[in-house]
Amino acid sequence: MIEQSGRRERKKAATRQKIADTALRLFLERGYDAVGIRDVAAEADVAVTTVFAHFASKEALVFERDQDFEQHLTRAVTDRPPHEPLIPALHREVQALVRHCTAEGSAPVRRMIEGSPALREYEESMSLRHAQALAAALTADPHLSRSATVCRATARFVIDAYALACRADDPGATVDEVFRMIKAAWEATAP
Amino acid sequence: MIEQSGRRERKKAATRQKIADTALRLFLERGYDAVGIRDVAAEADVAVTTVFAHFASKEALVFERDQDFEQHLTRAVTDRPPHEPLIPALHREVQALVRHCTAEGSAPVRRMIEGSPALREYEESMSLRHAQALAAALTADPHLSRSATVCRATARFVIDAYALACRADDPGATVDEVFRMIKAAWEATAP
DNA sequence: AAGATAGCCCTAACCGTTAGGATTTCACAA
DNA sequence: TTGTGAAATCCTAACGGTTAGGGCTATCTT
Repeated sequence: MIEQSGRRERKKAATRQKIADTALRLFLERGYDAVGIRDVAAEADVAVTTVFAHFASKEALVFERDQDFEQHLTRAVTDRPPHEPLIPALHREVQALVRHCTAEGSAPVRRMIEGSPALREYEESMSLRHAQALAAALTADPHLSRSATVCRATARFVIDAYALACRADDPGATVDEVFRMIKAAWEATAP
Repeated sequence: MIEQSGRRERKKAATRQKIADTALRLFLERGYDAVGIRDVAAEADVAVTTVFAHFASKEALVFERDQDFEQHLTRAVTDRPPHEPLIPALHREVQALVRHCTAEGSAPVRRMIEGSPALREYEESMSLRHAQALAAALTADPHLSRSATVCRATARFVIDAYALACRADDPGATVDEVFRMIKAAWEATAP
C-alpha cells in the first residue's frame, strides 16, 4: 500500500491512456452520441467496468486533462512571486489556457463539445469546480485580505472570462476585455 | 391549430401540474435518488412516456418554474423605464429572486438540490441558459451601446451573483457585495 | 357528422452506470 | 522461491433514465 515500485503504476497509466485515446478517436470518427461505452471498451480491449474504474463517466473521457487545468489556475495564484499583483497574474494564465484550448488541433474537439448538450453541461459543472478551487486559493492568500464573497465572485468571473473566450471569435481580445472588467471589480473591493 | 378553445389546454396543464406536484412531493418524502420516474408516473397515474412529454428529464421536474425566472430577469432589463440605469434595476431584481429562493418554504427543496450532484449540475446548465438570455437582452438594449463581449460577461456576472447568494449565509448582503463589483466592472466599460 | 390532430397509453428496448463476486497480476517479505 | 495480500481487471446481470414505435380516445375544426 505504500509506494509501488513501477510496473503496476505504469500498466495502470497505460490502460487509462489507451482508453482515453481510443475513446477520443472513436468520438471524433463517428460522433460522440454514436459511440457507446461498450464500443469504447471493446475497441480498447478492456471490460466496461474497467473504463469506469478509470473515468467517472462517459463525458469524463473527453476532459481527460481536467486536473491540469485546475492546477495551472490555482498555481497562478499560489506560486506567483510575493507582492506580485493578483489580477495580471490571473490574466496571463487565462490567456495561456485560452490559447491552449483554441489551438489548431483542438478545433474538432471543441466542435464536438459544442455539438453535444451532455458535454456542454459537463464542462459547465467542471468549470464550477474550478471556480471553487480558485476561490479557495484566493481566500487562502495572505496578501489579499478580501472577504470570502469577493474571492468567490472573482473566481467565478475569471472562469467566465475563460468560458466566454473559448467560444469567442477573437479569444485573445475577449480575455483582455473581460479582464478589464474584472480588474475594475476587484479594485472596487480594496480594503 | 391556432387557439384551442380551452378544454384540451386545461387538461394538458392539469396533467403537467399533477406530475410536477406528485414528483416534488415524492422527492421530498423519500429523497430524490430513491424515487424513480416509474414511481412518479405510477403515483400521478400517468404513463412514463407522458412524464417525458411534459418534462425533458427527471431533473426538470424539480425546476418547474425555470421559465418564470428567466422572464423576470430579462424583463428587468427590457421593461425598465427609459433611461433608468441598468445596474440598479438588475440589482433589485436579483435581490427579489434571491429572496424568493431563500424563503422559508424553499429550504427543503434547496437542501434536496444541494444534496444531489445531478440536480446541481442541471441547475448550473440552467443558469448558463439564463445568462445567455440576459446577454441577448443586454445586447438588444439601444441605450446601452456596449460590445457583445461586455454584455455577455455582465450577464454571467449577474447570474454568478444570484448563484453565490442562494448558497450564502447572508444572501442579501452577498447580492449587495457582488453588485458593487458588477457596478465597477460595468462602469469601467463606459463608451 | 367526419376527418384531423393532440394528448395519452403500452411495450420493448437502448445505453450509461453499478453491484457482486471471480480471477489475474504484481509487490514484497518470509 | 514461494506464499500472501492487495490492486487491477474481468464477467454477468441488473437498475434507472430515456426513447422509438405504434395504437387509442377525446377534442377541435369544418
